[in-house]
Amino acid sequence: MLKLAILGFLHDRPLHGYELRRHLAALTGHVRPISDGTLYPAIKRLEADGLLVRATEPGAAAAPRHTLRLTGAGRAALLERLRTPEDLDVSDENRWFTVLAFLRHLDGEPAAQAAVLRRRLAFLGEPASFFYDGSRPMGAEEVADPFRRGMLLIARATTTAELDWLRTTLAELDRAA
Amino acid sequence: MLKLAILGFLHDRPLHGYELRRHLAALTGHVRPISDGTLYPAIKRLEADGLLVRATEPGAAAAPRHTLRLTGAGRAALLERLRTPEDLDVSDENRWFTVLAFLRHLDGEPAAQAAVLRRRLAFLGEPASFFYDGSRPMGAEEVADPFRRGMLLIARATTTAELDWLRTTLAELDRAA
DNA sequence: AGACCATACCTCGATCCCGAGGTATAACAA
DNA sequence: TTGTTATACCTCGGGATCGAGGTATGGTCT
Repeated sequence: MLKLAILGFLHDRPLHGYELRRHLAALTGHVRPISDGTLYPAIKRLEADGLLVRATEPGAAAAPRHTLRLTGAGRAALLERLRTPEDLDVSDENRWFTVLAFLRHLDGEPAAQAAVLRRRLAFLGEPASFFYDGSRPMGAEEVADPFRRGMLLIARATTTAELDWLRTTLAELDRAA
Repeated sequence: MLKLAILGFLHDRPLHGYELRRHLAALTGHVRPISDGTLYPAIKRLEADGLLVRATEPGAAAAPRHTLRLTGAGRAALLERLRTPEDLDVSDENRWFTVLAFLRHLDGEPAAQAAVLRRRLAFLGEPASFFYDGSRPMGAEEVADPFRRGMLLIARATTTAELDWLRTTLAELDRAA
């Protein structure tokens, strides 16, 4: 996830680590902050894999900066990841939102973007609940516990809104393709 | 998270590992499946910490079962965790839903349940977005990218539904307290 | 009788992540 | 002058997680 987000931000323009940190904090930090001890090793991994390069520059305000720039391989890895996200990227909302945040990078490929949205559509279309009566998913009305009923009500509202958005956006993408 | 879910399920009644696995699959498996390699070490950790005990029984259908039962310390740890969840448990939707799934275990303490819901209420009340203009959070209408706009629309629908549910449920809990 | 599947549990290496701590510089306030 | 804040980067140990693999048993189907 972090990998996807880093590549996604760097696709727009080169950044140094500290800027990247602030971008990540805005995107996911409200829900799940990312620590230094996570970010910097992740950058090193991406560098070791040849997906980005560093250029040291004198720091504007303090210590020297390491400006990070995507390589061709990095750009290719990002686009490939966006075209064929893992199942977990589609089902887990946190991960899915990260995919959405950067899906515009597939800008010349409306069909590829639509294919990704259709995977989410298929996932949301599966009958599912958090609670089951045997193998039958239970609806909010059947659950007496107010907290569990809340889970189901909130999930239903989210799914309704997302399906609505998915359908209108897919229609636009299909027109473009 | 896994720890909370295991303790929460065992609070209802003793289970063996395989049953636990199926309960967990129903609760979170649709979004994020849990592998054997995660579950069994987690059980061992809880056992080592004295939060649960195992009793080996001849297997009903196959290999011998290890029935898992909460200890007093395990029950206390569960309730304490529910009373004072970490910030991440409140902000991250996956974790928050796990808390909600077991919050009924604080059944004699409507004030404690209400206090937990109020923490979520405070979190949702903070002005936040995924995208910022300087330090000002941007609304869906200001974002041109359809995918990012979708994120904001979906998040808004979720927040609206959840605030609605939180307020009615808090009113009920306050009446009970 | 043999194949196959569901039940039931476990281990191991690789990877990832977090938190705590450390090292600097420069600006600004007390 | 001293303290604090913001910038900017890094390491290390501990812990959690995953995936792949392994070991059984018992029932069902052919």
